Amino acid sequence: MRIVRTINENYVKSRVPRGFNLSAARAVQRRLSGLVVEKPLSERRLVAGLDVAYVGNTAVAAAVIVDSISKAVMDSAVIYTRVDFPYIPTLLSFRELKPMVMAYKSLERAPHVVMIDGHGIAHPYRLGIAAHFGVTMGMPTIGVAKSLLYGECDVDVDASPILDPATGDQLGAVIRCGAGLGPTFISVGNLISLPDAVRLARELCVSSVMPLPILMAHRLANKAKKSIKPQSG
DNA sequence: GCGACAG
DNA sequence: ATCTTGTCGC
Repeated sequence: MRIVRTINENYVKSRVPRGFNLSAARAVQRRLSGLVVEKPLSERRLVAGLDVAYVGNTAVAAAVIVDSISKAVMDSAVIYTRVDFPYIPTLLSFRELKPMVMAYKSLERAPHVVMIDGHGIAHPYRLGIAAHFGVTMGMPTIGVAKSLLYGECDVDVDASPILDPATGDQLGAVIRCGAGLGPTFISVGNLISLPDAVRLARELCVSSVMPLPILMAHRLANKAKKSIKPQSG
């Protein structure tokens, strides 16, 4: 099935907190997206995955490093931090970037590339959270999402390109990791090429729509969440 | 005209 | 994302 998704800026405007300067935020997104670099990835052995879970206004961010060859977990970290900004489509970075950076910095080892739960440049301003993180940290990053925020593609077709409805530019690609599994949306975050991003994502999608590093970060964040929320376990 | 919208 | 029971399927 072909889907086309665009963003209603008025909806975004209606959800933004009072006092938040939306046009300034858009200007920042446009400026930082200009710093995204697409190039082949050289080192790719150690791959980190980042994900965030919530308990009320407390974010539980997890980072896990997986060896892409042996699939062994090499390092992991979890942090807790208060978040103030709400979830608003196209402004996810303003809510989750800091927690992700904190978890990433808590790692003892340095990965070669980072996979993030969210889009890279497949974003109306070409700065999804994976691209934002990549430019901010100067790291190669890949955006991996379970649903489409912005763009046009064929969700049933493996390798279907995600195109910008406005310009026709390719923003990413759909991959299908197995029968019975939904689509996974891949896009460049920073310092990687789309073919390299797609190749690495495919290699690490083991019986799940999410690649191993992100899947493990997701599980770690939810496990850690239980330790501060004992009433539901 | 109203509504949809990464996590 | 999170709120939530039992239930169908591999």
